[in-house]
Order: sequence, then C-alpha cells, then structure tokens
Amino acid sequence: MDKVTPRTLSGFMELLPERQALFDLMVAKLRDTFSLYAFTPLDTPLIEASDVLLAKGGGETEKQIYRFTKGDSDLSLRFDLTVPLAKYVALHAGQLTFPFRRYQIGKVFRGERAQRGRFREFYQADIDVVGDGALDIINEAEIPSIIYRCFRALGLEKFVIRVNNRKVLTGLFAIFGIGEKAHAVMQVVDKLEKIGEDKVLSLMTNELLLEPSQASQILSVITCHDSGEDPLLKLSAFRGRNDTFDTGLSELETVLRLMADFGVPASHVRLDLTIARGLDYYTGTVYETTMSGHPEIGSICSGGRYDDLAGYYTEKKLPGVGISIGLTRLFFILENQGYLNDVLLFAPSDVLILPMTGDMGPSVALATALRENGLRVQIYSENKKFKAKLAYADKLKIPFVVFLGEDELKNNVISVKDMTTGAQVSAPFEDALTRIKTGIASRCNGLPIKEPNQE
RNA sequence: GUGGGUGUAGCUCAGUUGGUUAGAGCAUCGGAUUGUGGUUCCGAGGGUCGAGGGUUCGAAUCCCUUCAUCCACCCCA
Repeated sequence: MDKVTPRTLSGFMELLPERQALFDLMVAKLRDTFSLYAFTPLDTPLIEASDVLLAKGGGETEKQIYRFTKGDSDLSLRFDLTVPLAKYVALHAGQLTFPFRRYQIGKVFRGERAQRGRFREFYQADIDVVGDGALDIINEAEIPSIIYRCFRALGLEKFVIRVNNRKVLTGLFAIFGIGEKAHAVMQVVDKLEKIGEDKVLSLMTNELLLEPSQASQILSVITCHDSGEDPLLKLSAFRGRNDTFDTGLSELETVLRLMADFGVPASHVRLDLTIARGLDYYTGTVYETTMSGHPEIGSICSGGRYDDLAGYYTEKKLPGVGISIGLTRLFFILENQGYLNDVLLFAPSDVLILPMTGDMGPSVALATALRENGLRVQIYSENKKFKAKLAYADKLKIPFVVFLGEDELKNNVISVKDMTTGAQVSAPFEDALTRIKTGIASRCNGLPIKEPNQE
C-alpha cells in the first residue's frame, strides 16, 4: 500500500523535542516578565469570522489572510493579535476594567512566501494597554521598557529599540508642503536603511514627484542622526509651524525621557526618524526593535500608539499602545547568536529508573518517592537490552540513572550513576537523594538570567 | 504576484566530456560487551537520482513540461 509522504508545509515551524523545550523556556521567561508589569494573560480564537478580521479591509491583509468556508460560514485564521484584541475589547468593554493591560502569546498566520526569518505560521507575543477614552503617554514609554527587560532577561544585549512619532513625520511633511503625500513618503523613507540614501532620493523625486530641494531637505533632517547631529535639536528648529508636529515632538521628548526613567539605557534606544511602519492604525509613537548583528532577519518587535483601536467595531473610543514580538524570529536569533548554548544540557527528566527486577513495584514506589521530593523522574519500563536503556538516558541527557535490582533491594540501597562523570554509588535512599539533588542544582536548566541593572 | 538558484539515502552533500552494479560523512540497526552509556573497531539495512515526457546504443548528467524548495522583490514579526 502506498504511504502518504509525511511533510511539513513551507513556512511552518516544527521543532525537535530539545529545541521545543528551549522555545518553551523562552516563552516562560517572557510570561514572567509581562507579569512583572502587571499584564494579564489573554487568549482568543485562532479562527474568527472573516468580516471581523477584515473589518479594516484592503491591502496586504486581505491578500495574505488564510480564508476558507465551512458550510455557510466565511472564516479566517488570525494574521495578528491586535485585531482580535480590538474585537475582544469592543465586545467585552462592559466587563473589563480600564486601562486594560493584557498580554497574549499565540500563533498567527500569513499566506505569503516563506523566507529566512519569514514564516507563514509564527508566534507573536503582544502586550497592549487599552484606555477608555484616554490613555496617558507614560504607557508609551513603559511598553518599550518592557521589551528591553524581556530581551535582557533572555540574555540578549545587542539590540536597539528605535523610537519615532508619526505626528512628527506628518507634521514635518506638512511643513514642507507635501502633506498629501505624507503616507507615500513615509513608505519610501522606511526603506532608507535597506536601499540607501541615493535610491530613496531618486524615488522621492521620480516616483513621488517631489522637488529635488524638498527631497534632500527632508532627507537631511531624517538622516541627521547618521551625520552625528542630535535629532531632537534638529527637530526643535521646526517648532511653532505646525500643531501636529509640535504635539508629536513633545510626545517624543516625553517618551524618551520617561524611557530612561523606566530603566532603558541610552545605548539601547535610538530616535530613528526613518521608521514609519506601514500599519495604518498607529497614530503617534512607533517602535521597532532590531538585532544589531542581524539586519537580514528584520524587525523582531514593533508596535506603537493607536488612538482608535476598536473603531471598526464600536462607537467607544479606545486608545491604546502595544507592541508585538516575533517569537519565531526571536528564537532563531537566540539560537544563532549562541544564547542557548548554556542550556543545551536540558533534559526532560532528572532521574531515569532502571528496574532490574520482574516486579515493578519497588521501582514505582521509588519513582513516587523521588517525585515527592521534587525530582523529575521517569521509569524505563521497556524490555530492552541493558545498554539500550543506558543509551536512552545518554541520548536524552538525563543526568542520573538509578538501578534497582535484587542486590539493591536486599541491602536496602539504590545504585545511582552520575551520567556526566560515570561514577556510581550504592547508598540508602536519603543519601542518594541528597547526592542527586546536589548534582541537579549545579546544572543549568533555564535561560540565562541577567538582570537589566547589572550592565 | 514578479525575477533568479537548487532538487541524488532519514540529514549534509560528492558524482569528471553522457558510459559497467550511483558514493561518502553523519544518523539508524546488529555484533565485539546478556548489570553499565558516551569513545573505538567490525558489519548491515536504507535510493523509482523530485515527477512526467523527449533525445540517445546508453541519461543522475542533455532538452521540454510540471511540482517542490530556497533566495531577492513586494510586504512584514
């Protein structure tokens, strides 16, 4: 009979057990950090009614969304966690307490061509604060500081949180008299780092039909950081000529100042006027975080302020600020940069019990006793050759193997083999337990813990 | 959606101008060693050379088609 070829679709990640355990450790670390900042966990369905997910409509979303029908239902897989949040908040606004601080970690789906660092199914970790009617700007500084803490908690050091403000850009473009082209200009400016100044300049003059003098003036402001100038200083020269600009600049100054108070060192923050983000719902502060050594992976974290999150679902005005971490990308960066090397000792259990008697009773009782002492224990119950049993422990990197046979039972001891050193001793239960526990304690079974303040 | 590269064992890849029975490393399994793993040694299994068609005495190799995959663009986490 012909077998179906087992395969995993391109762009869908599937990990072997050891790497999966590491991935889960990463996620656990993030959850802990989010909790520190008083965010509450949330989960929403993977599948939603298509009209709900596509309420915003148009563009890439519609092209990339996985959409299907089941009977008469028109359904779609969520392509981010922000739209489901908007629906959730609009739907349950009456029962929620605002400001609503939630985090959500889950899979999202995008039907685009897979590439390095680009998946069709990937995990996002979102944190958002949603206000009722109003939301203080302090949140716009706290959110990126959480990102900083998360990344440091994972052991990452070489990353930069780029901050910008859309009001500053739109205001600036209005001052230059190209307000109606602001959106298109932002899109082009966003490419600066990728295609370079000359190409952006030619796009601006040739495609967007800006005056060459306008274009170069705009660029000189936007790229002033590269020429060693202080962007804030450069920008303040334009103060007083456009209300939106003035508001944006004040916001930007406040956010940058508060971020420092929230504990983000200047080395990890950068006012970058080139980031604009194509996403429509950002109205103020925007963030983008990239790894210094990995430009090819692109952004692993981005977000910003939106004034009207749930406008497609409700009359209620619900402003918010949020950020989204691309966990699947983040995981590959952690692996590639060797941050997980320290935890390669990860094993699913601390002790493997090899029963040497026909009666499994004593082994089961031993397993129970060890588990009651907090050890992760597994009984090898398969009828294999002895060497195969030890090889099993070896392959899974289980640090201790316990033998329980006639000799041990007779003398009321257990034999413990330390798989790292090869040393083996027979000792009474309590003695053996201490031995194992000390051994386990010296192993690293978590992600490296680095406190943000220990620079 | 547009453009380019690559498809040979479970994985990473060799394979000469087209020429006998398609190879290596790793992995797997067996043995050396039936109450002792990792190292070593010996051995074994595993392939419709992505698929279909064509040229040829002869195709993994050349041509066409198709599928898959990777990269770049678009867009994005």
